[in-house]
Amino acid sequence: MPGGATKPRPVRGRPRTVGLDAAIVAAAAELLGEVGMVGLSMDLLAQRAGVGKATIYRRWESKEQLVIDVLQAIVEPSPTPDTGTVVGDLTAYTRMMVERFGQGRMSDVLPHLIEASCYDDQLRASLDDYSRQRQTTLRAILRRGIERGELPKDYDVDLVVDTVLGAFVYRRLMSGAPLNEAFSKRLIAFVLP
Amino acid sequence: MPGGATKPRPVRGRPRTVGLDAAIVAAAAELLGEVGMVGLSMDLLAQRAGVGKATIYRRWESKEQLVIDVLQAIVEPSPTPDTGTVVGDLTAYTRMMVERFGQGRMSDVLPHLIEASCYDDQLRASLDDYSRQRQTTLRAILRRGIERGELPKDYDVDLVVDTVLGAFVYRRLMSGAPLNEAFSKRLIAFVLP
Amino acid sequence: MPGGATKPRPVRGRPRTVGLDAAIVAAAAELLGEVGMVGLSMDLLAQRAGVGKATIYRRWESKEQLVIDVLQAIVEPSPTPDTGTVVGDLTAYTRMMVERFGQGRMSDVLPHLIEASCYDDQLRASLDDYSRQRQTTLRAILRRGIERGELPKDYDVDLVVDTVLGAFVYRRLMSGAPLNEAFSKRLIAFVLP
Amino acid sequence: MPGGATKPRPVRGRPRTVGLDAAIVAAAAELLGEVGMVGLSMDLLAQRAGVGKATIYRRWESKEQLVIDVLQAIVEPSPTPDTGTVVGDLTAYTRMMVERFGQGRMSDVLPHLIEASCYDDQLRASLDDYSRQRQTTLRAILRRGIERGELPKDYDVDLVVDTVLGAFVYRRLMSGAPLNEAFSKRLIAFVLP
DNA sequence: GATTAACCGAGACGGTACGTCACGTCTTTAA
DNA sequence: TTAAAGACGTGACGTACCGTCTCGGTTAATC
Repeated sequence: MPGGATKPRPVRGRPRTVGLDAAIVAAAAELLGEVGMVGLSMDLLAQRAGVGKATIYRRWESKEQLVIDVLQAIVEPSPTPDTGTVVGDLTAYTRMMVERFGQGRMSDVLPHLIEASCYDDQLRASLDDYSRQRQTTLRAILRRGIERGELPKDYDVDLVVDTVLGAFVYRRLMSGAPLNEAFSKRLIAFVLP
Repeated sequence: MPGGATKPRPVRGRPRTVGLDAAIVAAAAELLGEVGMVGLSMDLLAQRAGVGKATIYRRWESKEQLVIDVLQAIVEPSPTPDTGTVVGDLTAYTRMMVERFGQGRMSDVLPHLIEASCYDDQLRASLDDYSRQRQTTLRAILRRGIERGELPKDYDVDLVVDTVLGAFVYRRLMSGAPLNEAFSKRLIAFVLP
Repeated sequence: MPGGATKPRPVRGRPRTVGLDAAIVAAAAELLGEVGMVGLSMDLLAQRAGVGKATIYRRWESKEQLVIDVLQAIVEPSPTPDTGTVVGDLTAYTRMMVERFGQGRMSDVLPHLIEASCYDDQLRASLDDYSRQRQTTLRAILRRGIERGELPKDYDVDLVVDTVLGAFVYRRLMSGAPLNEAFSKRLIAFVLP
Repeated sequence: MPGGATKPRPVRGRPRTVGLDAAIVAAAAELLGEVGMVGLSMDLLAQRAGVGKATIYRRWESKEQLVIDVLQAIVEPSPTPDTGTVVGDLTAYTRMMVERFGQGRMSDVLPHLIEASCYDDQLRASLDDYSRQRQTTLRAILRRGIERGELPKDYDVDLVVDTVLGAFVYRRLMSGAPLNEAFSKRLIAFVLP
């Protein structure tokens, strides 16, 4: 299933080969795992996908738009933890975040997209979209806490999402401070009333 | 005044022309304002500074290291606000942050450094340094609050710094959510006990 | 009227639209005048002729085969001059050659066909055909001279054709020497006994 | 020794590596022999010569200018035959021409240059130069004939050069007529008084 | 009248080559 | 040894054509 960034196709002429989007995205995902965002050149990608470069440029505005689709395709929808309490859920959630976000092959993807989105308004929008999508799990946990009465009715979910994810991002990308369980614990204690 | 990233110089032979570091940094600052981080190529910079490329590489490991020095040189040390209360100080501080960070010419510099620091350990360290330096104002405000008794003695300054700056960074770089006074107000209310 | 290069068509199914050959050749002629042999891409030609690319390839082996048909269609059969003497006829003939061959829009067509015919045997044959066709006027002049007794019975018409046309071609394509009336006069004097 | 097409170099900065022109030309000659003018891509040439593409573009305006230098470098100055008589010399000369020009690896080079020179004035001039250089042997034979008294003092050397070489070129490139000893014999007989 | 097969415009497709640009290093002359 | 200048190898970029293919739809001759 092609991402939202794919351009609309005209009605006339040969239709775009179905599944090619997916094949290209898959090849890109493979390469991202092997060589990272650096090293993911359009030539290499085209070759790996068994596709002409023009075919890629026909479907995506830029490499970055494509990579956003890769992210969408790759990230299995992390299951919302359900431990019965907000604290438990947040603990499980942050543990997962630390694992995923802390290191790994693709850790250079997001930084690259952030930088690229400075020069590309469409990409900016796509990245915003993606970011908001990735908030859903955390939002769900907090909203359930409100429903259960663990959190006050006027609990500022938006703000907590910004601060929790923000703290992670800030430490990971800027201050270089470690992301670990101890930090998560302090953070959880801090944002809960 | 050249930054700390400048390599040590040997003792023998012709001494390095004094002030060349500064001239190069100045030219880089100029170009950053004109063409942004994209468009700041080493060839262009060398030409603008009236300098050979080798001269730049002799003094900095990379373009990014140099740009960090540019940041150091450019950012006048924001004066710590002193309104008498933590709330007042934080309000003044966030207002300044919104102004500076929200938009502007150089808003693509930090994203670029973040991305580049994925592939360059030295740069990673430099950027961490820079980030921590930029925390000092906020830290001072909070510490003074503790001294004045406005904040509890065990107030987790580190964590608040991470969450406040993190929330700003996250909205600016990822979710694209607006940075404005309303948000600042909610954020301040949230992090104060 | 479509040239001899058009492929044979099968009997069954929808017959080829009559006049499409001519329309394509006309569009090609137009484009040759506007953008020359460079710039005459198949995509552009198809678009201009309001035709699918496949339709062109169905009728001609290559762009060059098509262009030969264009030449056939364009070049009105130069009337054989008849001044009463061989010298007069040759003078008229060479004057016409200088005008046509010397410069003009389409002066890049022949060189292109020559080069292309190095890699395409069919085109080679077509070009040979075309070249021999274009010899007829000169041959007629010389043969008439023999009939009238102005030229000896064993006059080597073939050779004179080769040398006269060869000299023109050589100067035009290789040495870059000028083609003018003075040269023609010397040439005529030289080849007549 | 680099060809006449090489651009002048500035005095300052690193001088161009000596012998690199020659190395590139040699690689090009090699490739021309292996893959012909088609197949001689700039990427391939750069790779074979162990050189960056930019280095080639720095020294030659186009692939064709370079190839002219290749021709200059390759064609060993054919020794002017000296049999004692003009007929003998011309016979030897035409035999050599038939051998060289008739077929062979590089037979697509000249046609390509001819076509390319339609769109490139500088190349046009270079090709003219080259063509005139290649006339010297034939001119020498004829001039010696005049000195020896075999040919009249007012013998039109220029014109004979044009017709002889022209006839060869015309048959080879346009009419496709065969180049052989019989034709040479007729041609020689024709141009001698 | 239904079927069939080639035609048609449009444009996607896998390739290949192009010429440019930036990188970081090297090599000259001069100070 | 530093400096300005600029050549060097490398490798990615995005574009342009090529000749083929695949759609939906059309048009005649055949069944």
